[in-house]
Amino acid sequence: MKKTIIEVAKELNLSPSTISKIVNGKGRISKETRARVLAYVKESEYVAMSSARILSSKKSWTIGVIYSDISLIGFEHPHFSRILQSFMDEVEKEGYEITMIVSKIGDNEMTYLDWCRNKKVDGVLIMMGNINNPNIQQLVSSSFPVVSADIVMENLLSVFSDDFMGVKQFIDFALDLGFQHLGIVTGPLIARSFYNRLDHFQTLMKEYQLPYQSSDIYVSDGFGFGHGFTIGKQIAQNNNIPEIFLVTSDVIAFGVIRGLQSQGIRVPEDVSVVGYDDIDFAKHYVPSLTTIRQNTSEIGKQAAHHLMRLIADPSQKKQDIQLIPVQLIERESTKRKE
Amino acid sequence: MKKTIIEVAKELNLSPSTISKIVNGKGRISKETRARVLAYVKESEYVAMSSARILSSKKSWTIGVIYSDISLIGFEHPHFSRILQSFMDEVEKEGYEITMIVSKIGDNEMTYLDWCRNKKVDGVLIMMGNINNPNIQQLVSSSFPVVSADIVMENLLSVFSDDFMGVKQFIDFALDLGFQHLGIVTGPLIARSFYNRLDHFQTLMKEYQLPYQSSDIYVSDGFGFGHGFTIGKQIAQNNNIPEIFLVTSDVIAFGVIRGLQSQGIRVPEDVSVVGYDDIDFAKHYVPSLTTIRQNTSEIGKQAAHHLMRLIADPSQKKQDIQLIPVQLIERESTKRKE
DNA sequence: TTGTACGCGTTATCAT
DNA sequence: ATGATAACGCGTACAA
Repeated sequence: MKKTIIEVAKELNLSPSTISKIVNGKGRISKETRARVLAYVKESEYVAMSSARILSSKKSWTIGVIYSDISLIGFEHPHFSRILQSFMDEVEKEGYEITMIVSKIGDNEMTYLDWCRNKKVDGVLIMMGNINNPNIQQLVSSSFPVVSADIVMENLLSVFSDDFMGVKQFIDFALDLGFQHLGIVTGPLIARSFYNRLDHFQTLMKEYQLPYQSSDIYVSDGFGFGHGFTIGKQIAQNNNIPEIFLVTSDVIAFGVIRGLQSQGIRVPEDVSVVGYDDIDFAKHYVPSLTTIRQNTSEIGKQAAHHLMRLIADPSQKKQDIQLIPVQLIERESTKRKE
Repeated sequence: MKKTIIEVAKELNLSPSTISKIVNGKGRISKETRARVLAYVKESEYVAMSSARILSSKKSWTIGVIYSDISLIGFEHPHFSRILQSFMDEVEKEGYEITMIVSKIGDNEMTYLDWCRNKKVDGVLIMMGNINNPNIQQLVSSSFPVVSADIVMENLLSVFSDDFMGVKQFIDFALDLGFQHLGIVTGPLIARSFYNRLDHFQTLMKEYQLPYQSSDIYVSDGFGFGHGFTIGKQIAQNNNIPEIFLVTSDVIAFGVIRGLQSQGIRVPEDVSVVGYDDIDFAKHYVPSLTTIRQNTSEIGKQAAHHLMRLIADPSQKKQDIQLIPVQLIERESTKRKE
């Protein structure tokens, strides 16, 4: 059955500590014994039992992931699930595993920080987080290694798309198509990405000296297709509709398009629409969606490397933002002004 | 900082074992001490450290999930990610957490079974699995509690959609629309669901005494839109195209539709198409997709309950298949024969 | 270079 | 009803 380090030691006529040192690459051991032990370990497939290892050492080789702090969509959100996949692939290469952080163990509600201590995880990835959640604040301001693929906070290392670049690409693209009247639809502002993109839009519009008014800006109160649909219908009531919209999420954009169409407004003939994300369906939609592509796999990869670096040296913990370039993909939902 | 059970005991003038018993609800303890301890534990937020607990006891309150044994799509597949979400919600209620099973720890490749022993997980959910993988076989034939939301094997408890019912609903629906010439497009047969649906199709067609030929059956060699697209173009070359198709996955169905359209074949005017899954986009596609809806949340929930039952009494382990009803949702991709 | 002995925090067994 | 003590399996000073 499963061997313990003691049995392995016995069979090799060595002491457990020698085995331990060799397996973990510590201490000074003679070339021969090292080779002998390594060979035996390999063929007998010995692996130290996880809980015992964690209990007696500092490292757990486990990374906690906070996934549903802000919304309940969980694994079903394509943007985040892709980041997670890439993050996982990357940390696995170094021997880490991931566990989903929950806020209760059995009947005991506990804070994220307590959970981390309890599990002795080596670090945490905040996939989505509510910056107003005290549990998040407590975790981030602790000395625990944490990176985020979403939120920005003091003392937190964040990796996400260069949204300023994205919005700028949108504006340049719109101008290039010959439009002057630009609008934006964004999601719930509690999400950093939505808030930021709107913010950058306003900043850049001023910078470009392009006039815009409050009726060019829409904020949906949800992440889904249906919320976009509602906004689409709402836009149709406007008697001075922008010529082109940036919708800061593909899924919402799909809804907006259908909402507009339901009121007899054609896309792209009457209004052009640019999405954000480039999820799989963007290119299969009708009309296919011009969109700002996020490099999700790069985000996951960078987050992984930053976190592992932080785990190696937690004293490096400080606020930092790593921006990943985005790219505008032109498709059918936008059309040159005639 | 974080308290140990010894400190808690000291502060209450009790012994660690007494605290342990109370926290875990075992042994005979007087009403008063129990209440006193419980109160203290609550306010001091004491929670037993995970690794120590696992080391010294049998249970780990952890469930392992095998997610990417068969394909690399991982979290990005909507069908499975929704099952996982519902599974997770359900086991969490009972105090379990989930971890993703990987096949290596550090540099050591290990079998699923070894991993489970190493982590002492209480049970395993096989989300997708290759029945020909020796590692899967080893795990399933062990005495370990395992359930699957996908594959069927000897000695394994499986929970998934009633595909026979689904295919039958398709055929009845097709006949009801006035069609006689039915076809099917399925995915890689290595996946149980695709294999089964094709199998049921053939069985039922014979039972209904409906003629069909090999050119009415298509097998794509991938799970994606692109693979469906290829099949769609291929179908168009056929000089005796079925009037209606069952495509055993929505994503592939989307591709098939576009593939057909690319060759000038209209859906549903020339050919009707029925999908399988009812993923979010089915209703937003153009044309919106008639499809067999799978009850993913019920699958996850049932799998969770079965697994927890098995964990409570592993001797119950034996082959069993729990089928979850499906439902045909009619939309625009199908049309009555004129 | 290798081995001894102890500690990690908890649960379980057996006394009391 | 409660407590003392021995595992659980491993890592690590420290001794040899």
